[in-house]
Order: sequence, then structure tokens, then C-alpha cells
Amino acid sequence: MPRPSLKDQRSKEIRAAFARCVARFGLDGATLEHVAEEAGVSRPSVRHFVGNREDLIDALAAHVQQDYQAKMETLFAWLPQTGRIEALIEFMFAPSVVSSSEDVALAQALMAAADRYPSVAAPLKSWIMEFDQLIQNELSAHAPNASPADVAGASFGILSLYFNIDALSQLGLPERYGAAAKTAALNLIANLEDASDGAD
Amino acid sequence: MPRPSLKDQRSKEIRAAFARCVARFGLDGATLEHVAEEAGVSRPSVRHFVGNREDLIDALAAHVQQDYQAKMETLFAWLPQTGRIEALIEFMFAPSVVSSSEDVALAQALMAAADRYPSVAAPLKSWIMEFDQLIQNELSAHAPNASPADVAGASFGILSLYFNIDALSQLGLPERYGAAAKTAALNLIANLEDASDGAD
DNA sequence: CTATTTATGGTCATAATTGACAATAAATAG
DNA sequence: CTATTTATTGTCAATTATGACCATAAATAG
Repeated sequence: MPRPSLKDQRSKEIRAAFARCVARFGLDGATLEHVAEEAGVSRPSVRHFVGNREDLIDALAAHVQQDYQAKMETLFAWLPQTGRIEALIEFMFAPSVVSSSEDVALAQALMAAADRYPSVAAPLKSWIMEFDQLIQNELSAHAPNASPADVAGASFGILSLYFNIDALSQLGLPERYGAAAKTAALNLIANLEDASDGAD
Repeated sequence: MPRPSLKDQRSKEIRAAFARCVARFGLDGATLEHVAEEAGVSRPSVRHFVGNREDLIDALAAHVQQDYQAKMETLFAWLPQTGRIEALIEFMFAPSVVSSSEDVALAQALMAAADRYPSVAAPLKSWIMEFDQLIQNELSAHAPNASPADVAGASFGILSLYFNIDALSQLGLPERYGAAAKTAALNLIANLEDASDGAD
């Protein structure tokens, strides 16, 4: 009887538009007008399909908690059986990915606002900690004799490089910094192998 | 004849208050009311002593360009003659510094807003690039035989760890991440020594 | 075709932020 | 003491963001 509901579809689109606006303007700078224009709908429609600003933020937090984690796990599931670490580094620090990763920009914006918007802190924290754990798993499998402390350090270093190369690229840093990030990541891994070789 | 001017003193205080507010609330979240309250003056006084919002941002950019660079150079000048790298890492990743470094939080907030406020991008960029250059100098002196690419990677890695440990600490990550950051930094340096030893 | 539900847009009220001007108090040179 | 400059506060207008309600159009079941 009723007109078919577009709520699921529109909600996704609007939430995605909100994510893009937050990545570009920050959480405080992403006004509902921005979101509406980015989503191609009117501002009252944003309210109709998702709700008020708080609802948008909650939806974004749920997005991080669910879709981000799923995307991350898909990435690790798609790594080849051999050369997993190399493939992972290649993916994380490929120039095309680095310059077009809205996920990282969104994560940066949410991190910057985490203390003001507590509802986004928990999903972000669990996502990052799980990301770290997956990298640690790969590193441990790659260098079984490396110490847990070194594995934890290398994983955190790779994550930091991944986040920072995106943040700093917004400043218009020279191209060589992208190469430096990849070099550092590979050296952190090589150091694990050296240490484990030496410990044998 | 005139009443003595407090402009220099008050300008500094207000600019420092603005810096603290930006570090805490982000550039968009730092309202003039916040700044006035943080500085202990009225909002019209903020306008009287520094100017409008744009003037505040320009003053902050100048602050980064001048005081930040001076503070950074003072740090490197104070490093001991021997064990300079170790002292630098100790300083950058000491728990007390990491948890109380408003400079890094401010830098993060400005980086996040660099694309929206172009006037802050250039000072930030030059500060970071000079910071990177000073670290590279130390690393090159410490491991003369290391390749320039590895030195650049290690320097960028240390900078990334330095920035990220602060950003992530706002999420309430466990204490061990601080230790992981320091471990990663030291391993990046150790890798330079190993490579240079091997190249001899 | 009719009724019901949803989509979409219009509009107003309210709060927050900012810019700007006016007014008063204070301090010092002469 | 007087004049001049500065400090400080009060206040209002304009802009913007947001929330909320209402009206209209559209689509589908029956």
C-alpha cells in the first residue's frame, strides 16, 4: 500500500556524505548544509532520513564500528598466502591509496574530536586496536622469533606511518615523504627479521 | 602622556590562550568566547588586543613559524655532545612529555585544518620539514654510513610516531602503546647502525 | 480511482557566533 | 589638575546553524 521506502538507501548515501564532509571539514566544520549538498538532497531530507546532528554522529560511529572493521578484515583476508607482509605494505603505502584514502582522513578528523564527542572514541579505539592486532599477527607469523615488544613497536610504527603520511600530505609535503614512509615501514619489518635471525 | 600599553603582554597571553583552545577544541571549535575565558579577559578585549578571528589565526600561524622553530632549535642545541640521539628519543617519548605536549596537539589541530585555512599550512609545513631535517642531521651523524633513503625513512618514522602517540593517547589507548612507540623509534635507529655496519 | 504511506521541499523560531560601535574607567605626561 | 591615550566593559546587529513543523507531490495496494 505505501510508497516504497528509500530509507535504507538514502540513509547510506547521507551517512557516506557526512563521512566525506567530516573528512574534509572536520567534525565541527561539517554542517548539515554541507552534508545535504554533498548527498544531493535538501537539509530537511537529511533530518527525515537520518535525524538530527547527534543521530548523524551516532550513525557515523556505527559506520566506523561495522563497515570499517569489515573492510579491514576483508583486506587481511585477501592478502596472498605468501608475501603477505609485502602485499600489506604495498597496499597501505601505495601512492594512489595514500592520496585518495578518505578513510584515514575521516579517522584523523574523528581522532581530533574524540575528546569532545565521546560516542565516537570507543568505536575508533576498538578499530585501531584491532587493526594493530591484525598487523601484529602478520608480523609474528613473518618473524616468529621476534620479541613481542619489537612486534608491538613495529606494528604501532606502521600504523603511525599510515596515519601520518595522509595527514602530512595535506600540507603539500614533497613526494619523497611518501617514499620515506614506505622505507621506514619496511625497515621496521627488516629489523624484526634481523633480530630473530640473531636470536637463533 | 598616555596610559601604559599592555598590548604586547596581553597579545601574548591571548595568543597562548587561543593556542590552548585550538589544541583542545580544534580550530573550528575554538570560539572567541573560549579564548576570552581561557585568557581571563572579556571578548571585546580579545578584539581590542589582537583583532578579529582572522587576525587571531594569523597570529597563531606566526607563533608556529617563530616560537615553534625557536623552541625546536633550542631543544637540539641543548642535546649533549654524546648520546644525542638517545637523549632526543628520551625527550620525545618520555611519558610525561607525551601526555602533556600541547605543542603536538596544536600541530595536529592545525594540520587537520590546513586545507581550510591556507595561511597556517605554510608555517606548519616549514616547521615540520625543518624538524625532519634536524632529525636527519642527527641520524646521519650517528650512523654516517646509512643510506640517505634509510635516514629519511627513520626520520619520518620518528616524526610520525611522535605525532601519533599524542593523537592516539586521546582515545585512551593502553599504556603499552607509549612503550611501543619508543621501541619502534629505537629500532628505526638501530636499523641504521646495522645497515651501516653491514655496508662497511 | 481512492486511501495510505513516504518523499521532498518550504518556512519559521531559536540559539550561537561574530563583528562593530559606544561608553566608562584608569593612568600618565605636562 | 587637565588632557590624552589606553584598558575594559556593555550592547546591538548580522550571519549562520540547527530544530521543528507544515504542505505538497509521489507511489502503491486494494
